[in-house]
Amino acid sequence: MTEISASSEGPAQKRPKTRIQKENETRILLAALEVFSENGFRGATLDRIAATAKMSKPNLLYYFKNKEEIHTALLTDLLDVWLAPLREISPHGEPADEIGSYIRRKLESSRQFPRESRLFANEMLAGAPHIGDFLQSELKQLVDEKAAIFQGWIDEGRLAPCDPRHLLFAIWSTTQHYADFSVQVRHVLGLQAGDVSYYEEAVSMLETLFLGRLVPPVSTD
Amino acid sequence: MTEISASSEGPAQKRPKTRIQKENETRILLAALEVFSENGFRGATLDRIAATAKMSKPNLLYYFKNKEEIHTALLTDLLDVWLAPLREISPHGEPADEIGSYIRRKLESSRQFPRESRLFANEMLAGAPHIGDFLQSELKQLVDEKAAIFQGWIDEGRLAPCDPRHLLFAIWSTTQHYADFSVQVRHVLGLQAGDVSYYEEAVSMLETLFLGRLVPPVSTD
DNA sequence: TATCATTTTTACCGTTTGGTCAAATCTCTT
DNA sequence: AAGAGATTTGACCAAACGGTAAAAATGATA
Repeated sequence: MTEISASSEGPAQKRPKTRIQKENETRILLAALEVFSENGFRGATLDRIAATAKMSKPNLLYYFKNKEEIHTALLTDLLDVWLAPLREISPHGEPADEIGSYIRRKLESSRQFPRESRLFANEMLAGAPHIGDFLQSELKQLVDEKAAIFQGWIDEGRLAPCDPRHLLFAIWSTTQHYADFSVQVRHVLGLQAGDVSYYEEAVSMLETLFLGRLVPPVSTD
Repeated sequence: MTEISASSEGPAQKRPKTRIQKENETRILLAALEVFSENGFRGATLDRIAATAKMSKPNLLYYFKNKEEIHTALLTDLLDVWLAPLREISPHGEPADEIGSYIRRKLESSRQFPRESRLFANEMLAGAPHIGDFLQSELKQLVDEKAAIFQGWIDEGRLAPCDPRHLLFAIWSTTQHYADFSVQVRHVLGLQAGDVSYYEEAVSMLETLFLGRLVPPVSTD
């Protein structure tokens, strides 16, 4: 429980961060993101993170006291990124506009932060051992709040009757899929490794799906 | 390369399987599915698999020669399960019927085989190191085939213009989400650990989404 | 440039991991 | 009941793992 000012071991103090400190911490977090997002917490090793960061393992452990602390740092940053697009949903706009731009924000987030998305996915697959509390408290609360907005629209007849929370699940899954399953997407589309050109098609598809109508009414000739 | 009849080490022969052999192999695969699906290939350990199977590690390795072989066995079984619902899509039905029952089949698959789904998801997140070939060949081919069916419907005006392969992505992601992210789903919905009652709501949501219309045309009063 | 704090490295430790081996036990058939 | 084959176990191994200690090197500053 002693987390207070130890005065000569590691940069865990309250003193302002050195240039080197800032540089190295970012390098480590970047490398750790790479490794954790591919292999999950258990599958990642400090050796691989250190190697990716081009740094010796003890040097890495000079900046973060253990594996868990690096992971926690990443998850903390992640959760803000993850929630940001959701927070922006406003009760005052048109349902189509709000849902449409939420989808675009989430897709953009997938394109810009695919590794963060996979980090999150890995945590889910493992049963959310580190962020279970967050899911039950913060996330649930925000979802309830936004679901109420959707419900309002439904009551006003501006949105089809449906469970708002499941609507959110559908948006999350379809958008995050492009980050989490990007290998599959690329292989099925026959694209090269780095190619993310499919995001334009994705926007188009998801707008049709969520804002348009996929299956036209059956013609009864 | 010698994979042929070694005569006194392990059950790798062509001889018919013993009762004990069959029993233990299933026990191992079941345990391995549990462990691999939670932690991925790298995150899983033989010790944990053995413990879960209530078996000593050397005994486990008597049935499977190494970690990879267990994983491969699981993936091979998995791919059939994964493809089955897709194969059933027929060009002769109504788009709404075909898509609707595909969604229900995939949801049912998620409910019945959540661990298999997570095993698959883990493999994707890791970059599909073991089934990359399958994705590029078998899956791509089947997707192209089914996408052609969708395209036919689009050309006939029986389906909204969209990229058929991205439509498949949307179905995959929304349905698999309930298996892969079940922790999140349960936490957000405030359900207990084993509770999968949300599947009924899921069917309803996804039918509205894919077969109905989510956002009604704007009233221009 | 001398000093002190920061940073990095080298050498190491105990544990876990994937996997082997030979002996011991069990099971099935005759 | 005996023998042969199938199964299980315990003891072990080298490598990988998470992490530590202390010395060496570097950087900032006066």
